[in-house]
Amino acid sequence: MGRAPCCDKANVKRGPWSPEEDAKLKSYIEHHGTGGNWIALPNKIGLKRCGKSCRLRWLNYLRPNIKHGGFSEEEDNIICSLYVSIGSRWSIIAAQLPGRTDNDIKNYWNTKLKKKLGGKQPPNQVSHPNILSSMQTHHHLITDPTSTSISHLNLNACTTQLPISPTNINHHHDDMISFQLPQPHHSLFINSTNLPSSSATTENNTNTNTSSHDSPTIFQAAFQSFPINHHDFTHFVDVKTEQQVLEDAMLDLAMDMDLGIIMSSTQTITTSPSSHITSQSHHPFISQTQTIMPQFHCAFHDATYFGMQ
DNA sequence: AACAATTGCAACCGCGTTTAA
DNA sequence: CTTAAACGCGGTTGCAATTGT
Repeated sequence: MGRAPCCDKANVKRGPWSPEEDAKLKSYIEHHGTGGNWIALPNKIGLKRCGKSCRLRWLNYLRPNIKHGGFSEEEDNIICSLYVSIGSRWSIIAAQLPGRTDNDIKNYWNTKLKKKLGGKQPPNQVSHPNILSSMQTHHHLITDPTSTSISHLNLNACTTQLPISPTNINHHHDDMISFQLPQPHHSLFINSTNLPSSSATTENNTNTNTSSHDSPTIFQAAFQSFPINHHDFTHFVDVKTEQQVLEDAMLDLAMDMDLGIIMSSTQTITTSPSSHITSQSHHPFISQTQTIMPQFHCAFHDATYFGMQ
């Protein structure tokens, strides 16, 4: 037995809205509000429309400050980065773009951005719907309970300091060191675009000419080095703000899952051996400034949990 | 010019979640 | 606590406009 229909389909108008219908709906809501009941709204106004249809029309077209078309490059970047991070959570993505609706962004993605990105897939659909709640649960992130917006995440609990001692540091080159992480399943910030092209083994590689340190654009830097043979890549430590930590953790997680790269029990980190750990950090989508800190923070997540469950 | 294919987007559908009785 | 109604979201569809042959 299915759910009861929200309205009498035989007695409601469907299809495109007329200017008169728009005017009625807009005028009524501006003067009286929705009354918290969309289903009852059409009757009050005298519209032969389904309540859900009224809601959609208002949210997507009639409410104030709605923007249509003309997506900026910055908006492209935000959409792409969030899509790679959290998948098709259009309402969350729309919440980051004032004036944009989830429907608009969804259409824009499906018709424009997806093609430009060459068909890159979002995170594992099995896992990603719970990514935010999982991160909150397992890393004690505190969120504003009234908001699902990523920007409200409290990042303070998302960082930890790695105990680096002389015993687990290995010197490889004059300018490079590596060391082992002490705990299993801690994955790191892995920015594929940090990888020198010579160390990133690529398959079906058709475009590796662009320097990874160029100012990244979504179409130039993103996934440029993918797919990577995971036996042959080196993790570069990023030193970054806590805000960046979360953004990158989410993006890197998405990429790990997309690529099937699951963190093993130990990780090698390579960075430059100065008194301050510094590393160039180019996110696939988000350009970020260089940060230098006397000690670095490392956000971690349980890759096994996210990737395998 | 005619037709087919493709594109872009508004609107609908169905289902999971939330709310209120 | 239970359950039905309503909400909100993401996926899909339908169709007009545009482009290609």
